[in-house]
This record gives sequence, structure tokens and C-alpha cells, in this order.
Amino acid sequence: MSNPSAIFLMGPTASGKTDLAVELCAHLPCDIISVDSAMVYRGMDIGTAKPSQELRRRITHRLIDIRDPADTYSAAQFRLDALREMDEIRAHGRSPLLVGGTMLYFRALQRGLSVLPSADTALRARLDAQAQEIGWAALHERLAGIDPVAARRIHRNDPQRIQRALEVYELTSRTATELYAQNTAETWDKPVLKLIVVPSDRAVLHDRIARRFSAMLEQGFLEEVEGLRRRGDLDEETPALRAVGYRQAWGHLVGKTNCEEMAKSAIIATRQLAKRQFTWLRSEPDAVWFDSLDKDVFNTVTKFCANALSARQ
RNA sequence: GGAGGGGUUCCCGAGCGGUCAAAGGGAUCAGACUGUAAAUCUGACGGCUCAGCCUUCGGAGGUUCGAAUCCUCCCCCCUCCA
Repeated sequence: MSNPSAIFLMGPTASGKTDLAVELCAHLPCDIISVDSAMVYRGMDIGTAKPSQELRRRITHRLIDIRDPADTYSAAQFRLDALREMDEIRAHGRSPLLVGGTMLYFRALQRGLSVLPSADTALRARLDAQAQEIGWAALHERLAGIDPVAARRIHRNDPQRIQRALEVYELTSRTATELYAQNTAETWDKPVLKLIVVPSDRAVLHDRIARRFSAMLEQGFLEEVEGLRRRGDLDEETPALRAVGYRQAWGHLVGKTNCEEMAKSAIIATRQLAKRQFTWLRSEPDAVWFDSLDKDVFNTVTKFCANALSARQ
């Protein structure tokens, strides 16, 4: 392989990506960029399994703590941020190591996104109000009149995508279908060393997820979420707070569930997240898969990367 | 010991003679995914040589053309009375 421009370290939640990344950084001239839609938020530390402050003082993790939980982030914004950070790292003669589990962000980075308007909070609120009034089915029908191709692609039960398609049209007077076709996505097709780390046994991952959530509770996860709740400017609809674990903890803090139910549903939600991540990973081309349960995985992956990085085209 | 209520497919739970491999929910598995993605949504979900067949509704018998549904006995569970 020619000298890679970056290393991607991908894997489902609780697979041990973070530890592996740190190990790689200890042995190779790499700097870490986090690819994680939840770790971007400040103050969401325990529930996102964010690397500790102490660790981050030793080894810099970029694109962590770059947003307030009240703010939004997006795949498009990530793409810009990641490209900038990668350039900066390479300017120092080092290699970017992108680590995370937000597969859409990896995908958007490599394959690019069409030129589309960004989210419009006021417009979304208006569409939500209309949906409340006439139902999403009616909005799906409206979409069918505007952009039949999109309406066929988007399921009538998928409010989020119906809303976005209508949003794109209202903001640009062009349909999403048109814009997809006309705006050639700007790709980033540099050579990448793509590593996927997953436990060979799904049951083991499920067990790790359950244990990790219990550990989070012991570390004060509920206090963390209570702190966010006390701010008063966030609610269950805030994108940051819809993250796995946070949503369930919030529900518990407002009295919807008892502690046991909350923990159970948070663990289930995490397993389901991991399952969706597997779906992305299986479709990832040119990736080398490693078993995170392998006792020797650190050495194996480190050597693998060292070889790849030292190869000259 | 007596009086009730109940045991249904991995779990919860509906069904109360045929239209029942059995509603609904959950879990699980698979998939989709263009500025919310740790999001949002879809599908499968007893087995098979799969437009048909086979095995399931605590167990064993019985009634019936036909039973998860009715009857008998037995085994468990819950509530109440002793």
C-alpha cells in the first residue's frame, strides 16, 4: 500500500477503540481525531466514555469538547473540521488517526456530501407544528407532490427525513433529488489505512456494554445529567441529550422510570446502537478487520500500522 | 385443609370451538441511511424439501368433523379463608 494519508480506526461502541488508539499513539507518530457525534459536547463526559482529562493532557484528542450541548453539530461540519485537523497534523509531519464510532461521519468525510442548506431551527419548528396539526403522513403526501422520488425513497413513518426533504425544498426551492444529482459531492479519496476493531463474539460486547453502563453510574453519570438538566435551557428534544444513555437518564430524572428500568433501557439502547454500527461497518470497503478480544490485538494492530506508515510509494 | 385466580411462541401479554403458527408490545437478528446519525426508519422473528407440510398454547386423557379455547384427572404459581 502507498503511504496512507490517515488511519481510520472504526468500531462499535464499547469495543475498546479508545484504548487501542492511545496504544497506537504511544508507538507511532500519530495524532488522534475523534469521530464521535456525542463526544463533541462539553460536559457530556461520563456517558460518552470520553477519554479522561488526564489522558487527553498526555495525548491530544481533537474534535472533543467543541460544542455546547445546546448547540448542534452535523456530518457536514465534522467533515470541514476533520479536513482542517488532518491538514494541521500532516503539517507537523505526523499522521492523523481518526477514531470513533460515528460511521456517517467517516462516510461523509470520504465520499463527501452534496451542497445542501444547513439546518434551519425555525423552519423545523414550523414543520413540527404542522405535523402536530395534520400528521406526518400529510407532510409525506406534500413531499410526494414536490419531490416524488424522495417521497418514494423516504418511508412515510420517517418524520426526520420527511422534515429534512421539505426543509431543503423550502430553503432552496429545489428538491433534494435535484440537488443530489446536480451537486457532485466533493470526495476525499486519499489513501487511507482503514482498521475495524470488533469483538468476535457479540455476547461479549453485550456484556461489556452492561458492565460499562454500571461503571458509568458509579462514576456519577446521573449527577452529570442532573447538572445538564439544572441548566434549564436543555430538554429531551435537544439533539445532544438524545444520545444513548443521556435520554434514558433524563427520563429517569424527570420521574418517568425508576433506576432499574432506566439502566435496563440504556443498556438496550446501547446494544442497538452497536448493532447499527455493525451494519455500517460491514459495508465499509477496503477495511482490515481485527478481533478486539484477541489478547495480542494491541501488538498486532501496532505492527500492522507501523508497516503501513513506513511503506513508501 | 377450604374458596377463588392463573399457567400461551425468548420475555410481557391478548385470544376463550373453526377465519390461530396464535393480536399487541419488548428483546433479538438483518437492512436503510447526504447538515439531528449515540439520530430516524424498515424488515424478519417455531421448523422444514416453504403458494404446502410438520411441531407448538403446563402434563395426560376425553368430547367434537374441528380445541390454545369445552370436560376429567394430575403438576406448578398467586390471592384470600382456616
